[in-house]
This record gives sequence, C-alpha cells and structure tokens, in this order.
Amino acid sequence: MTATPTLPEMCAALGDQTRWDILTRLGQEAMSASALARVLPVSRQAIVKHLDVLSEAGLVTSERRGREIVYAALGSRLNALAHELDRIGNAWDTRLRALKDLAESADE
Amino acid sequence: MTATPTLPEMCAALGDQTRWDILTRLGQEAMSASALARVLPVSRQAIVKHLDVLSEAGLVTSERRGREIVYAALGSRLNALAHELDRIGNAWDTRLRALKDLAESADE
DNA sequence: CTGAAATGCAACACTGAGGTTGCAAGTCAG
DNA sequence: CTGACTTGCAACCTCAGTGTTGCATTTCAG
Repeated sequence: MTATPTLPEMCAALGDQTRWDILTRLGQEAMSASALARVLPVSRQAIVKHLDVLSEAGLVTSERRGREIVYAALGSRLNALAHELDRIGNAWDTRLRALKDLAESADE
Repeated sequence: MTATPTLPEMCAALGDQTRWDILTRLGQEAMSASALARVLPVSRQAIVKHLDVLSEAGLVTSERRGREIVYAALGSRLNALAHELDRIGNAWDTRLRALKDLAESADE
C-alpha cells in the first residue's frame, strides 16, 4: 500500500492491453504469475511487472498459497474509479451547459 | 473519428498528469491551445499533441472560432467509460464471491 | 534427498510517449 | 498593408515503459 494511487496512476495502470488481458483472466479465476505466463503470449517476468503495477493501483490482490502466489482482480477499486470519473464527467457537462446558457443570453 | 476508441486507449488517454491538467482547465472553460500553453508549464506543441490524443479518445471537442481553435472537455465520453468500468468491476466481484463460496463448501 | 516448479533479482534491448525548438502559413485588428 | 497572434508541420532529444534472457533461490512432491 503506497498511499492512495492518484487518478492518473489508476488510469495509466488500465492503459495497457496486456494488463487488461491479465485482468480479464484474473477476473474469471485467480491464478499465479507462472500460470498467466503459460496462457498469455508474454514472459513471466513481464507478467510480474504488470502485476506489480496493478497491485500498486489496488486493482489486484495477492495471496501466498504454498509455493505460489495467487492473484485475483479486485473490482471494488475499479468501481471507486468509475464513480469518481462519473462525477467529473457530470461536472464538465454542467459547466458546458452553464456556459452555453450564458452565451445564448449574451448573443444578440 | 477513428471508430470507437478501445477501453485501454481511453484509459491511456487519461493516464497522464499533463492531460488531466489540460482537461481540468477545459472543464472549467473552453480555450485554445495557445491559451493553455500560456497557463500550463509546457510548450504549445506538447499541448497540441495532448489535445490530439484527447480528441481521438473523444474527451474533448474542438471548434474553429476565427483564427483560433477552441477546445472544451466532453463529459459524456467520460461518463460512458465510467459506466463500462463499473460493469466490469461488478463482474469481477461477482466472480470472486462465487469462487469464495465454492472454496468454502469444498474446504474441510 | 532429489527434482521439478515457483518466485526473486538483475542486466539488457527497443520502442514510443512526452517534450523541445524552429520556422512556415493562415488570419484577424487597426 | 502591416504587424501581431494563432495554428501547422517537421526534425530532434530523452527517458520510462514493455519486454527479453539468464541465473539464483525457495518450496513442494514423492
């Protein structure tokens, strides 16, 4: 846990196709880095790095299970992000509407 | 318009601090690339590139206004993204719950 | 104990994203 | 018309992200 990841950090973590491939798998079933490497067309080391990024962003949890470490996608963080983005989106549109109204009343 | 931007593309567009700086400004008031360059600590060219990315992602609209091009943040795309992320997040947690239930019934 | 399988660590290569500078080309104001 | 301002285009630089390979280390299975 390195404090709360910032909004750009969260988005950056989700801004990579390979990481979505990983997340999609982990969303279906929890599995280890080695297991993911067997299924995806990248090396285990690459997967580990991606998992680190996803972990930093709080998008996956890890749990040691015997000799392997099993990862699972964590939906709650994604939901929290979604909520925040939604709020921001609404704020923008509100501003836009307000400006548009102002422009109309100022025109002619 | 290059078809609908993919989910990783959208997130990647939002995965940069400078672009959020730009979006925040454009969410408050519409302005040109030159105007943004005056306010933000990066060159106009850098801003233009970012605006291109944001435009590709459908996060900003542009409108020629005399000799300048005025950009504005577009909330609807952000709301759409938020909705999609929310759906995915829920799906993950549902899976997790199902797996956990299964594990519990299988244990001891 | 021994071997197979998993993680951990490190060095390295390559591409592209983000940024800069410089100059040409439109376009409005007076 | 002229000057000031804005956009458009292009070359260039730098570094972090993505990926690789190789080897050491831990850990379970039999």
